[in-house]
Amino acid sequence: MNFPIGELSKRTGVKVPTIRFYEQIGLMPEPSRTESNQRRYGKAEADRLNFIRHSRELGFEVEDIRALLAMTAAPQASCHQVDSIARSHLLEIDRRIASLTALKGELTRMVDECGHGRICDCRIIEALADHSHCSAEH
Amino acid sequence: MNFPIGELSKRTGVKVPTIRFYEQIGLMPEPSRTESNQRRYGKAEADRLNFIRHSRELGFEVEDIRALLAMTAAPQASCHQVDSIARSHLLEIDRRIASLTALKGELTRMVDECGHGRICDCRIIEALADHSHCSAEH
DNA sequence: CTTGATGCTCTAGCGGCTAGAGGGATTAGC
DNA sequence: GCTAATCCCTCTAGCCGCTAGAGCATCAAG
Repeated sequence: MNFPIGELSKRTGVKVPTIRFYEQIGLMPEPSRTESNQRRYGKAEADRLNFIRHSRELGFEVEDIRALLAMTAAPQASCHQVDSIARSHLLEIDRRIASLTALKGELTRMVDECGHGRICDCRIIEALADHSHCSAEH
Repeated sequence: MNFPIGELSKRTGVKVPTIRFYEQIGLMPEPSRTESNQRRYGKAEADRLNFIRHSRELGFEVEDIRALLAMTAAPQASCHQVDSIARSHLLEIDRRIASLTALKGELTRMVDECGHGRICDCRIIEALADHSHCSAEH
């Protein structure tokens, strides 16, 4: 219940330098220190760091996480804003999927048309050189 | 046929500072200069820059583009390597789409379960705090 | 001849870490 | 009690692919 940073790292799967980085940017609070200046953590910090890690894994940006953490500090407030952050993140993910899917279409077409001959005849190179060959916008 | 950097920017849709950046990292060659030290470009440079822009739009990394450009300089060589770069990029895109789709599933589930009440009851916050609620790995 | 757009170089910043230098502290085994 | 391995500390710099800004020179149009 009063462990060093390496132990916090093991419990959460977040690397030690990353924990210090989170402290630096204010995502994690400054912990208490031993007499010899080493950081000591408890369960609260492990919970908070797990929350951060999980949010990052789900693709939330640090600023979103900062906002989400601030909201957990006001548990009686409405979760409307939480919902709004999550929904806009979901929209962003949809956009990214759509964009990547379009790219995948173009690339697949390019690779399929490659005759595996000489570079001067290569359809991939040709397609890269000329956007007007593309079927969709990007 | 001998135009300044702003004109090259307009023709290709690549911003002026980005063109200079590409020159700095060696993607674009050092162009000729006027007596007053201004860059002058021709059609060859515009073609090359279009190739770069289009490749970037399709998500190729700078190092990939460097390799692709080197290959176009040897037009008699086999396009095997071109194909290989494009295919591995395609695999990378597949991986990203799969990962984003998994995230989307988690997030959708979280948002759907949110009762729009108080933060202390919010399923989104709860789900972010505890990875074990997740249905899939990420 | 002036004005405003464009050009130049150089440096620093973004996000989200990661790596390394150069130390001090702790711990396990003998 | 000593030694060696492993931790911990701070600080700085680097990654990618740009983007922004300072502070100045040059150019084209009216």
